[in-house]
Amino acid sequence: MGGVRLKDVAAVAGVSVRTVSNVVNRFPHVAPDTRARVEKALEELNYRPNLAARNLRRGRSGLIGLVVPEIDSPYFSELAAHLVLAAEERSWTVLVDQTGGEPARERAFLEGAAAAFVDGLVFSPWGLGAADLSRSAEDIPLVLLGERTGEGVADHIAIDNVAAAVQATEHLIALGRRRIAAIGVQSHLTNETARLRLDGYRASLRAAGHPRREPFEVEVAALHRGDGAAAMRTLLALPEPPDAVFCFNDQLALGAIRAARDAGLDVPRDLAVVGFDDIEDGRYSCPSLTTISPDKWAIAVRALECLAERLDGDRSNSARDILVPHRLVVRESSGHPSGT
Amino acid sequence: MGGVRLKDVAAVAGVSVRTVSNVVNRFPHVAPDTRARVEKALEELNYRPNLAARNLRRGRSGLIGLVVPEIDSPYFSELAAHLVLAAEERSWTVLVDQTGGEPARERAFLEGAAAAFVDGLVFSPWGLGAADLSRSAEDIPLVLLGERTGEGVADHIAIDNVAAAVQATEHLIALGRRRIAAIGVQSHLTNETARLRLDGYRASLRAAGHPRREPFEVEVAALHRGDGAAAMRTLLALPEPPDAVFCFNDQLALGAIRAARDAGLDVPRDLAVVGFDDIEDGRYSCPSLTTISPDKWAIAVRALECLAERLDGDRSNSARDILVPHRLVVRESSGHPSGT
DNA sequence: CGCGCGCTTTGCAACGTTGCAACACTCTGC
DNA sequence: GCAGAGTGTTGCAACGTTGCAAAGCGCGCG
Repeated sequence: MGGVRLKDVAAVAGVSVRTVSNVVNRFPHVAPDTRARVEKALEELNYRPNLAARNLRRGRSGLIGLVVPEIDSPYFSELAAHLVLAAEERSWTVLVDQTGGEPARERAFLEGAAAAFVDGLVFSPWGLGAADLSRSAEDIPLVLLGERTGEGVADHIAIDNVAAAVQATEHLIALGRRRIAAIGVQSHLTNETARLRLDGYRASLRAAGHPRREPFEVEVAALHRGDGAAAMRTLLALPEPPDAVFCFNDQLALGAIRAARDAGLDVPRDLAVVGFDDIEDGRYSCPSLTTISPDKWAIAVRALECLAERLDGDRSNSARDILVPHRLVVRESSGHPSGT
Repeated sequence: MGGVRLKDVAAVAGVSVRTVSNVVNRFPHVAPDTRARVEKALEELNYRPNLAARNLRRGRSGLIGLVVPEIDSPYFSELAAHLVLAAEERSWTVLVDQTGGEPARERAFLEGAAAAFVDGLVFSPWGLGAADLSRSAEDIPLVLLGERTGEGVADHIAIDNVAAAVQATEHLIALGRRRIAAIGVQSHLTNETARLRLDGYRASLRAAGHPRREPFEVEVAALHRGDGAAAMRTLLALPEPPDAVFCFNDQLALGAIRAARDAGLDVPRDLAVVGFDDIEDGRYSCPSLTTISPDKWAIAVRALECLAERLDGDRSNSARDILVPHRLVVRESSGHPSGT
């Protein structure tokens, strides 16, 4: 059934409802034989607590929300996997929603009914600005992921994007590449990820004395493989195409590599490629992908830590800004070509 | 806040609690000016219904659970994306759990607290057999995904795996390949996916008069790229290695391709590869991957249909067995090599 | 003019659980 | 033998919402 209530168990065990509740909740002061009798009845009737009632009473649901633009993007699905696992240790369950990065849907979720349901929210915004977020942050423990200058509206976890972009670009410079392009500019978004990575890219070129070439900074509509391929084709159509490209995520990079190879180029000989995110595909692609690897496990764990703190302690603490580590993972796409 | 109750809104609007509830629930018989006054108060106080209380009263949570072995496997994350989207149309929210395919954790979830929470469950079992499932199926609307001979314990959605495997193998045979291996056998699992695909593979070979070669049926521990690569290395170490391989999923295939190329082989010239699942990576990999493409959108939609029916109608209907379409998508990994 | 019908609003109770506080009982120490 | 501390168990109320049924109201029709 599923309609077994404490009352039913109590009747079978011959005790009060409250005692059954005590057993279920592991309240220490229960006589061993009473406990045994109740547990037998629980087992017999296959009792399961009604969480709606429990939540109503306790004011907690044990649910946390993960709100991401697209769950089928490898970066987000890997993050989700870590988060679900980490949540399990705190006996929390994860509820997933996708926004497609659309501000309207992001807002709908934050203010919507589902938000009232969860004890906390891990949110990776693309379209929403700090102003929108501040309203919701009052209602519910909120952790922001991704590269948004926090502004103190909520706890915020990210890697140092500028530093990572610098590392990626410097790696290409150190390899002797002179014409380094960037794929992944998204000037239309409020989302600052692309801007920060672009900043790092530009700073590195400037520091190395490379000229800045406008057409080398390629805008993309979205962050999928197809967009990376299209951007690459644009670059290859230039009179003087690049000999290296820094892509703002791995999917763009994989698409770019694909387009380069379709055009007859050898990666990395003719074109060195660096990505960002270290998704699993990049480890087995041909060539394997040099990339910036953010510590996703740390992101998940720290995010839950933040939520837990807000839930337990006072919420008035000023918002935290947490930086998690990242590292450059050098693989074939920027290394020495297998044939050279 | 978040602690705004109907009572508070009622006080501000100067009506009864029940009337506010009527407005919130779009009950038709509310006088226009009353409605306006209540709505103003709702807006002013930023009221949001307490879902725990609502669920307790209504007996529905609006939540459905998706239980998969690993959410970061592309196949499952793509499926999750579709499911979340499809669920939105029914104003359901999706709760995700990972089992790692371990029977204990699968059972824990089915019988655990979280299951009591959701209105229905979409479950992709690896380790659990029909016997285990039947107990839970009574409690809650349940849809099984994947290739399990249903046994009528619950609604079940899958593609015709044997037919698909036959199609994949016949494709390789038609290309003139003579030594066709299979990667992905998992004899230790209750899960029947691998067995069905193996059946199809064997049947095709037999029909074409090919001998069955034991060492060509390679067992894998898991279904990740690394396992595919390892399996491929085993095959390449044989005195007479295969000239084609049918992998039971795309990740295995991508790993296998990687290993083949590391060994100096050209795919598809020296080795034709067919995968299964049609994950996004395979469309942009080098070479792009020939694969069996199940209609994932149909799976998601039909799954929700089943749940909806069970929720509305009587649950005693005998379990349905739904077959969704699939098709063979031919790409480079089995086609004519770009250089040939 | 009065009756009845339909629209609008309301109070009460209940969903299943747990916090609180009180109770009954046993045991220890004087 | 009795106060006091501790152990084990209980009843009551409340969490915020909605179903039910009934009450209040105004209107049209006979």
